[in-house]
Amino acid sequence: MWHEPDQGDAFAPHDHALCQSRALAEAEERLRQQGARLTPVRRRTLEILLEAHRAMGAYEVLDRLAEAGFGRQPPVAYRALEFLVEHGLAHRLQRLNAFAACLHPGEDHAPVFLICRVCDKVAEAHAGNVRSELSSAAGELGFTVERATVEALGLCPACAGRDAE
Amino acid sequence: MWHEPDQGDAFAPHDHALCQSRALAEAEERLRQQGARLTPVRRRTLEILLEAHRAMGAYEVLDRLAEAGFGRQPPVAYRALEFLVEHGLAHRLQRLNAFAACLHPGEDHAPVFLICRVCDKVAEAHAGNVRSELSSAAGELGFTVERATVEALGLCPACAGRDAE
DNA sequence: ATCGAATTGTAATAAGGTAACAAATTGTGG
DNA sequence: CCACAATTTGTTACCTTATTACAATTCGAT
Ligand SMILES: [Zn+2]
Ligand SMILES: [Zn+2]
Ligand SMILES: [Zn+2]
Ligand SMILES: [Zn+2]
Repeated sequence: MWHEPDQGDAFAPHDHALCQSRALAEAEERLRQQGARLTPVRRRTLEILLEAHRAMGAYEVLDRLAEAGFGRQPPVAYRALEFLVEHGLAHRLQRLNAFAACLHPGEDHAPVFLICRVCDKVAEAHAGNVRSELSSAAGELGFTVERATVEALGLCPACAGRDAE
Repeated sequence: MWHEPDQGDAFAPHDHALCQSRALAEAEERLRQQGARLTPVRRRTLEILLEAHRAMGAYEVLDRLAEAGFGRQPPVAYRALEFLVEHGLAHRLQRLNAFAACLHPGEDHAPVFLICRVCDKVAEAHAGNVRSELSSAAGELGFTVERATVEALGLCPACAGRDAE
């Protein structure tokens, strides 16, 4: 029982070079439509997140940006990351105080994150049913959900396999 | 269409003095069974969370502990809060870097939190269906969920009513 | 009373995040 | 091209959140 590796699935073996360049191209296209600029820092920041294919702390990103010749002060990283998040190109993971590139930008989304506790990779799962159950549970208390954070910690298939051996 | 106010529902009008004392009594009982000690700092920490009936940052708790004569250093609060979380008497809210007293200790639970963005109150909703949808969405990627954070930001019924006026 | 374990106090520091302002860059109308 | 406004980037300074390490105390059981 194997599945077609989809674009949100960081765990499935895949051509990661292609995965990165596609995400970058999608980002460019998306920003062009919105009239926003993918400046050098922002571009490099997105590349850093995409290369890692996992969640990274702002200071870790900052170190990499500094290596690439950009400023070494926190706002440099936070601003670029905030820009990416606002434009749907990255997500913030509350549980880790960290950021990860969005794996399927463009789609309207409020994703559910799956974080492997062994390899730190992050995937985005289909959220529709989870969200609707959440709204309905909230509705029973008269609560209106505006935004929700859904983050699961666990084992990805690769690391689960390694464990079992 | 009104509902029976249940124990996890911080939004429903209720006798809060009773709500607190019941939670405290349940906490004592629970810890006695586990052979853990509800020492003065720990007890006061739980009381502080229960009084507020909302999420509080560790440093806010620390200030209150200091007022009550306990140490003014971060570990004092973090240790007490960690103890309460470990024993199922409080929860950590990732989204806010904050803590809240558990509203129904004893029940085996992995709650879903509803956080009102206006009044900051926190309720716990029934999570069963949300969790199972989450596990099933994760399962499609071969991912095993061990622990999950589900936190919704939005409007509680009282604040929604005030808004509409 | 005495010993070991658990708990609390304290100092020092790491990690995460933001406000404020200056310098540089970019795009636009004249 | 030039002036000029808007945006973006750099830097300083500071704030909040969290942990490590170790000393002092308290608790429970011999
Ligand atoms: Zn990839
Ligand atoms: Zn893994
Ligand atoms: Zn609870
Ligand atoms: Zn409210």
